[in-house]
Amino acid sequence: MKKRQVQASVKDERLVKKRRDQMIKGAVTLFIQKGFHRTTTREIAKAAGFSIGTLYEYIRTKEDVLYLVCDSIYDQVRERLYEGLDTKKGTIESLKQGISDYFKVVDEMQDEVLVMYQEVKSLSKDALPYVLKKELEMVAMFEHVVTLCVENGELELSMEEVKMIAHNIFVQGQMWAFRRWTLQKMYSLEQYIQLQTDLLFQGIQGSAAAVEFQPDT
Amino acid sequence: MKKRQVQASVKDERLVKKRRDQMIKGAVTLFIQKGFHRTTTREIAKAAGFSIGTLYEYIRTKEDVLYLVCDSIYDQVRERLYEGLDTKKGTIESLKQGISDYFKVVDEMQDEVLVMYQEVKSLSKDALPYVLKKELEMVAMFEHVVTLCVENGELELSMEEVKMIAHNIFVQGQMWAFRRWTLQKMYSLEQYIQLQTDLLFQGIQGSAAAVEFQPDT
Amino acid sequence: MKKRQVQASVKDERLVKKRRDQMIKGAVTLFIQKGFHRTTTREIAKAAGFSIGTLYEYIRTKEDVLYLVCDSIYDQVRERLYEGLDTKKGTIESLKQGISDYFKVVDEMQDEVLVMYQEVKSLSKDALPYVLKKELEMVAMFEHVVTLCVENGELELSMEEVKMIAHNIFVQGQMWAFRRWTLQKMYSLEQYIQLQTDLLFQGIQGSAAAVEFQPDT
Amino acid sequence: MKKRQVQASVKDERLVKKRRDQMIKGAVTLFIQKGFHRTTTREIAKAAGFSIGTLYEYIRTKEDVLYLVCDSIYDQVRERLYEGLDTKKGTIESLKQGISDYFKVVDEMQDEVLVMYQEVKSLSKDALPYVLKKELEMVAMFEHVVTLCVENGELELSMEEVKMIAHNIFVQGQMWAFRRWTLQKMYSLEQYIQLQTDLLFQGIQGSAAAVEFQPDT
DNA sequence: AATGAATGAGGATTCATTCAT
DNA sequence: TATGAATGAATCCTCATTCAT
Repeated sequence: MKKRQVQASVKDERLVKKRRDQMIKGAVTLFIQKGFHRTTTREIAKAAGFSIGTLYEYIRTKEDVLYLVCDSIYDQVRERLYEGLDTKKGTIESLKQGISDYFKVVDEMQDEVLVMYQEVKSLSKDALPYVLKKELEMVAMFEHVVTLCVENGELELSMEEVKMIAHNIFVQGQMWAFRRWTLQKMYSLEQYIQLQTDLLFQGIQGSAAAVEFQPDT
Repeated sequence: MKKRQVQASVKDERLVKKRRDQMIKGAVTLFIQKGFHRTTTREIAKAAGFSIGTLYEYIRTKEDVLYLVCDSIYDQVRERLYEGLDTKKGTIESLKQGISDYFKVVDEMQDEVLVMYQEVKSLSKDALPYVLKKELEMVAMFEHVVTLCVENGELELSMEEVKMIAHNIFVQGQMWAFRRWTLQKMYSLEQYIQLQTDLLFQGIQGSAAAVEFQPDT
Repeated sequence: MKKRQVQASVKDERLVKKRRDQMIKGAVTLFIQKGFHRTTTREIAKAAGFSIGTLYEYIRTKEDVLYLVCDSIYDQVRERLYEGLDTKKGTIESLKQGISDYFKVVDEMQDEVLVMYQEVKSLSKDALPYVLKKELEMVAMFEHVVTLCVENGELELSMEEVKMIAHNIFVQGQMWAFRRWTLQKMYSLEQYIQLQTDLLFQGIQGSAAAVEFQPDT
Repeated sequence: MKKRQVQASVKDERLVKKRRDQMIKGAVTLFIQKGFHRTTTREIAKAAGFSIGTLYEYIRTKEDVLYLVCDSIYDQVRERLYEGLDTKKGTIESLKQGISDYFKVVDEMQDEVLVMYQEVKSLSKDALPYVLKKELEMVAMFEHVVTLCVENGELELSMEEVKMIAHNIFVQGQMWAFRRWTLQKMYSLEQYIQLQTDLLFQGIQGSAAAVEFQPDT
């Protein structure tokens, strides 16, 4: 599936890219503040630094802006995720590192993640698949890292389990953003990473309690 | 914190309750289909079976409807959660049962959960706390059950861990609804319950394989 | 073919009729002054004496107004035409009378005829047939009167000729309106009626010259 | 009255002529399809084969395009009319020939005639007279031919009658275009010419029936 | 209590025209 | 001369809310 094309009247590709970046930047700020529906196209144009007429030289409909914004945020998150994720090693340690990095990215991009998270549903049936595809790609990155660990014999997991784990990691990252109203009151980012990682690896029964039992070995 | 009062012009409390129930029922259906913003008050009135004028006898603003809807859904979920959750026993078994029941409730009320999930953010700063409060109450229910297990010596967990676990369980339930576009393609509800429960209790390293290997160490 | 229904949100049929009459009246005046395209919906609402919101309670789109206007004008012309046209007699005299009456109606409703004449083409492919149908009905009225004359032996004409004549009469009526910028400078209405009637009955060769040949009279 | 000047920024007269011809050609096609108001200047520029910027080097306003188009169409029709019309002979035969030729021109240029017919009214008060002048010139051509017949003693008509006849001929030509939705369903062009010519010359009473009666006189 | 007609602020989008390159 | 990006006034239409009946 290729990138969904948002039609622009302006031909100069470089300009289109530039203007759309302005646009996205302005729009994200607004969407964070008031959400997609409560943001007007005029506000977007203004925030982007050009007139309403110009805005419409680079998009067809307001929804295009939303698509562009979501698309862009996903790209950013994914890119940063990709940098951090060492997809070669296949060791427990590198997996832990990957999770930690991902959570940190989410933390830094909280606002963006939140927007994307809350507004994707406003995308038309037409645009949605393109965005969901990207989400799955990110999940697949975790899947890959975990799979490597399995292949290396560091973990023993079925394919179903691997997939489930990848989804869980992904959602727990987002969770840090969309439940920040409560989680970030209780935990620091480091604590959150530590706790989630421990729980993920040890499970409820394998945590502290299990440790205590281990002296016997 | 008491229930937020939505003002009605009509005095007869019984009637208010009745009309609001009609209203909520109609609105949920509409919100599921088109979301809050794309649903008009006229549509809500029609779906509820009365006129737009009458609608406004029972609410002050459109947002009131959203609040009422979210509130109602939370109440339903919570109530059903409460029925299932045996908050006395404090055994691993009853915790597993509780999780399973919760996931099943979410499965049955998928649409509602989704609406609530996606539209809460449209609530005003004014109404939001009341709804989030309810969410925390539900989390607290899991917290309580887990705590009992700890107190009974079935599990050994810190308070931070308990809280984290409760949030994880809660979110993993919702996840079944809001990620249904991918999860429900891969797993049946039973599988999902099984997998998540196993992972929760054993963690990645504690799953079947790891257990087998541990004797050797 | 039944009347094309223009949807109204308001149920009360009497009110719909009343408001639409106001609307049409205002719109005709505006269309006469500036044409359909240069008239805004707000102006129409204002001219009708109510708000833009109310306007849209009685129509779906701006084009509906145009349809309503054209429809109404046709109805008026047709009705007045029908009153005047003695469709029973079937004598040359009554035909002449009919033409004269028709031309007088056009003269009185010049502005309306002009509007209809110039704006029908702006109707959508959807609405156009309904309006053209009415035009044909009017032509058919003349056709009928002429046919009667033929049946009475007052005239001897083929069906093709009858149809052609009916169309000619109809267009010559309209012509008085749409070519008024020149015709009405040269002729009074009475002259116009006299000239057209004479030409119609006698033809070029049968006019003045023919008189000379009629020594018998 | 001289040709109304449409201002151009470009000086080179030859270029102006060339570009305007491109422009008119493109615009006519568009006006035929969607009418003047629904055609955008961008579309016109595109259809003409140059940019919007260039378009405005050769006109001042969108209305100028309409004027240019109407003017051009009139010129074409008039020119072709002029070729056909033998303005010297002054015989019934040459008049009939002229009418027939004119009707054929209209038939061939239907779309153009229609555009001109329907859109002239959109011209500003400023430009209108220039176009109407051309129309009168065409009418005058018929007037002239008929007058010659009168002078030659082939016809006996008053000046009023001559003018009326000229207008009738002119309108009956246009009629073939603007009432084509019905006329062209009923008649072939040849039939139409035949019928109209006969009616014009003989009148209702002078057709077949009258002929029969004439022996008696 | 119920109704639904009326309101008008507000929002998305278009398009003629300009002007710097 | 030619280009096409930028502009923003103008326009159609929607919809939450009110209020007289």
